[in-house]
Amino acid sequence: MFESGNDVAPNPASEKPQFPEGLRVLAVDDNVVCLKVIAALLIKCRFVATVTTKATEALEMLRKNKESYDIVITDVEMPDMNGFKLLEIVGLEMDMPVIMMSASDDTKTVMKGIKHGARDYLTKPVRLADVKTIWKHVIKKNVHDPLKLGNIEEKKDEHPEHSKAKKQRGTKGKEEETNAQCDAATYRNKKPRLIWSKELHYKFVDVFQQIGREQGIDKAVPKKILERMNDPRLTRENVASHLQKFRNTLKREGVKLAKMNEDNEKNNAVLSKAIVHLPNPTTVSTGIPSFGTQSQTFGAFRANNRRPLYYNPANQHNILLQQNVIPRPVADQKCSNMHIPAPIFSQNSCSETELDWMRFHSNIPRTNMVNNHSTDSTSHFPGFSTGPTTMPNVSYSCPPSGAFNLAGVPLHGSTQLNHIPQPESQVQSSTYGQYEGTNLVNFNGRGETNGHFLQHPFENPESESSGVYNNYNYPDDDLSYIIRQFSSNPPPRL
DNA sequence: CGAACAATAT
DNA sequence: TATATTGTTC
Repeated sequence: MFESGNDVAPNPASEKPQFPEGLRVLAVDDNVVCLKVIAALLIKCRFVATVTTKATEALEMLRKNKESYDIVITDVEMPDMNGFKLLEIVGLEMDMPVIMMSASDDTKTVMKGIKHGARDYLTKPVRLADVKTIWKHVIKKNVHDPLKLGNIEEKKDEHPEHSKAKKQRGTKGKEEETNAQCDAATYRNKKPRLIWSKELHYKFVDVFQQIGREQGIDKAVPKKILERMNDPRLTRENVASHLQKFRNTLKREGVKLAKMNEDNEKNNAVLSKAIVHLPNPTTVSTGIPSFGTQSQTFGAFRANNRRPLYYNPANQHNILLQQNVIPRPVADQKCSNMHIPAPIFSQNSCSETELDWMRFHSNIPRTNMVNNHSTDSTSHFPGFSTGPTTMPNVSYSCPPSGAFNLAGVPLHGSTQLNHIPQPESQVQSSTYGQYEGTNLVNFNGRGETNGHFLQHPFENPESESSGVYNNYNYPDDDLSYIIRQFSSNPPPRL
């Protein structure tokens, strides 16, 4: 019948339901389908259902003639009014049994509802079994008032329309039941909401980048992505929704990247001034560039053996700790944040400068990295010493003209980043690539351009190293004043 | 019309 | 918040 199993199963021996009839219920929900189902369920219980889709209207009705209702069931997420406010007014101010309805039944929400005067809660979709129990709240309320208790049974006759509905059981009533049953069934059989596991997200990112490379970033649209992902779990809507969020994330990160690099310029300027006073030969530590605490975010890069090495002026300690761990896609692990992809670059449009920049982004095939670094702490990786955690990080990583941002879109206009020419006197090509005319750093300090690069120690997932590669050679204190500059410049957060 | 996209709902 | 749904535009 209405519900499967013991939900309905009316006792054939007794015509009467096992609860009082004629309970006058005001049901409030802006979702008409939901409301329809609820109304049908209420009628099924031989209650008198009054429904409205507006919380304000419900309140008006209650204020006008509160005595017309025994109980109120209301959604707590009504658009025209704070649902909890309605609970409060009805449950606390009016001292009326009010039951909250919500799609979520987490303890926090329920407790909030109870605090706001709810006697009980119904989780959507509401089922007959749930509705059958609501009369108890009226009994509880009137437990010291037997007169009112007795009234419940009588009330049904005061509502001829209800009796009418009852009489039509065989015809229209049946129809309504069927519809309601149908709706309820649809509601319950709804596909469970998709969770974008890491595995799924990586797949998405791969396809996104693939299409981006082949056809351009704006050709990566839901339908194409869906087709290429070829995953039965997904619908176009799923992909569209995820893509929307993904693009937003890229956009946000893009802005941050630009802002961050602006900061870098300032920092570089500060440092280049400061360095004038430092003794020679001096090697200045640069940090491992990253987006602050978001380095986890770059898991997707690893899949491509490309790792962005953006400069991060602070939080180096955290970054280093995290970068020792190469995140890998884990099957069906929930994807808690929006991982962003490696820069997308076309094969044929990369200028030398772009390539330089990308090199800086450690665009190194993993196969080239293995055994490519020494565990000897004297082995320098210019520009990538970890240094002590309090060391200032000096960036040379401002992308040159024509650089791409994270979405593979060239950096233009206000996001365009310029080289910061270093003072001539600071150019020391014999020292591991610090001032080689530009603010770009070569991995091997020899102006490497042939495509083979040294590996950053942390780049190697197999590395056993705890990763203290300290190539600065003067005490922290010497730069403490610079540190202060950087500490007022926290890394961007998502 | 269907798809993409943005906005909004849950 | 993450995902779903809706509304508008293309």
